[in-house]
This record gives sequence, C-alpha cells and structure tokens, in this order.
Amino acid sequence: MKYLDQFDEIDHRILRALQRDASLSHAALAEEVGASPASCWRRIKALEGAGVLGPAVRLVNAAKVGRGVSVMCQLRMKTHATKDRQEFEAFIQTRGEIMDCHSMSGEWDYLLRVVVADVASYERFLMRELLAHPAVAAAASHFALSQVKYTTALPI
Amino acid sequence: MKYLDQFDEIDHRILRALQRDASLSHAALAEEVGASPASCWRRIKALEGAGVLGPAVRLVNAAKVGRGVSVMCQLRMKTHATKDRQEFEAFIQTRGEIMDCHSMSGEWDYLLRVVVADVASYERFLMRELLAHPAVAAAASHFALSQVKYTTALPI
DNA sequence: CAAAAAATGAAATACCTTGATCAGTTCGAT
DNA sequence: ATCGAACTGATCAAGGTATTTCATTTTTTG
Repeated sequence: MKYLDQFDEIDHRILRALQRDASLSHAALAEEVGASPASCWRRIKALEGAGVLGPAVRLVNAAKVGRGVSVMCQLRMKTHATKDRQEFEAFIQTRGEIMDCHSMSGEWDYLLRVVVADVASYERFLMRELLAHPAVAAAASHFALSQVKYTTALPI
Repeated sequence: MKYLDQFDEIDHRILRALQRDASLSHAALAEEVGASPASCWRRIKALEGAGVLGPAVRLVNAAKVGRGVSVMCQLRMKTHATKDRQEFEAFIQTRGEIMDCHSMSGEWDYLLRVVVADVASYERFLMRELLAHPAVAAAASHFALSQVKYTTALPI
C-alpha cells in the first residue's frame, strides 16, 4: 500500500467531499472526484489507515435540543503542576456541556466553549462545576450573541 | 405524524448514537437504542424533518492535513453599521481557515477560531486578510498550545 | 531504457439497506 | 371504560452498496 506522505488532487477532492457529506456512496463520490468507485474505496481505506480520515458524525441543531447558548470561558489555574493539569483535563472530558477546550498561550490557561440552555444554566455550571473545581483559580466568561460561522470542514 | 415538541428516551438515544457514529445502519441503531429498525427509521425522518438532525459529516485530522495550529482571534470593528456587519460576516464565510466565528458580548465584537499550518501562515492571514479588511479596527490573537477536547456531540 | 512495483478501472457477486405495508398495540381524551 | 389516533414491530421486495478479483496502465526505481 502506498505511504500517504502527501495527497494528490483526487485525495484532496475526496477529503473535501466527505467533510461536507459523509453519506456519499463510493459511486457518487467517484463521479464527483473523477475516479472509479474502486479507486475511491482504496484511497478512503488508506486515508483511514493513516489517521487522516476520522469518524463520520451526525450534526445536531443545538438550539433545538436546548443548547442554544454558547459561552466562551477563560480559566486560570491555581497551579501548573502536571498532576493537577492532568486531573483537570480529565474532568473536562467528563462534562458534556464543554464542547471544546484549548490550552492557551497568554494570561489565561484554558479557553472553553460551553453550551447551555440559558444564562441561568451557565451560572449554575460556572459556580458549581468550574469554580468549584479545586484547580481553578479564576474564570472570565464571554457570551456568544450569535453564531456567524460554524464548520467542521478544514480547508484542504 | 407526531409533532416533535419533545423527545422521549429513544429519541435521545438515537441522537446520541448518531452524533457519535453517523454510519450506523438502522438495524444496528435499533439494537443499540432498543427499538425496531422501522421505528428508528421513522424517528430519524421526523428528527430530520424537524431540523433537529443535521447533515452527516466526516471529521479530518487537522494536524495531518497541515492545519495543526489553532488561533483564537478577537476582533473589534470600526463601525457597527448593519451594512458593514453583513459585509464582514459574508467575508467570514469565504475564508476556509476560519472554522468558527461568534458575535460576542463584551469589549470585542467577534471571536474567531482560525486553523493554519504554522505561526508564519497566521501572521500572513492576520495582516493580509483580517487587518486588511476595511471594517476591522483591531485584533488580539491567542494561540492554542494544545487541544484538550474537541467534540461535535451536544449533550443530550 | 528496462524491469519492477504500484495504482487504476471494469466487472461481478453477495450482502445489506432502505423504505413501504399491514396488523396489532399503546396511549390519551372524552 | 371506550373510542380513535398515533405509534410500534414484523416482514418483505427492490434496489443499491461494499468489496474482491484481474487484466491493464502508469509510475517509480535501478
């Protein structure tokens, strides 16, 4: 099997197409990218094997399931000890309302995107979960007024 | 057809399962959520029709396609005129490296998540695209050191 | 330039999936 | 308690799909 150290134009088209619509059949995909279904199948397998192509997921409308409010929350930690960091990052994984968490450069240690039903829910989450966590020193919350863009498709 | 003003436990399980794995067949899904394939199919159609269940997309490993660096960029606008805002938000849609954009409360107008290959690429993007835009007054960039969590699955 | 390796397209098959039908059942309203 | 609407599970036909094989073409390597 070829070693995927770089992608050709067909690979790029496959990645673009599947990022947009994971439900495309190999036949439909083949027509779109200009290759045969068999070739597409082999390329997809190679891309999956190389860890480039990840899982297929279904997107859900946040507002319609009562998660219409996004809050960006910056956190500063009390300590930067490895053990505390690991414990905190493990805690992050367990909280479903935390969609993303990045470790940041600058004066704040982490930036979280939290989805909640309303402001009251966020207040509760902030007070009881985040600020109550022993490793957290301070938090600054910024509410999203609207979502101008949201995509999972990387530019390829 | 039933009016989806609320979901029962089976709907919740379906949404959770499809958020995790969009490639599940109706048969596999049925077994997982404890219903018949036919019932799953009808519920999925209803959820799609109600706009709850969105598209199936394939996730791609950002680092492996040369987009391993995420930067959070806060922007302040020169003006808040409707026309300028609309024009800027349309511009946002055209730039593939901008994954998310939220209109924010607080002292910054927008928060963007930008994915680039490296710091040099970001510098170029910031200078030539964002700061060069006529509606943008100022920007503050924060680099993500690592991605602690990233999910598309809302808590349901 | 020649040989080897790798990728390609076409074809074929067995499987699986979707989506519809129908009789029975649950649930809510009166 | 009774009626009716809505939902359910089982079944099934038609169609499409994934995956393999093989001969051919393209690319790489020596």
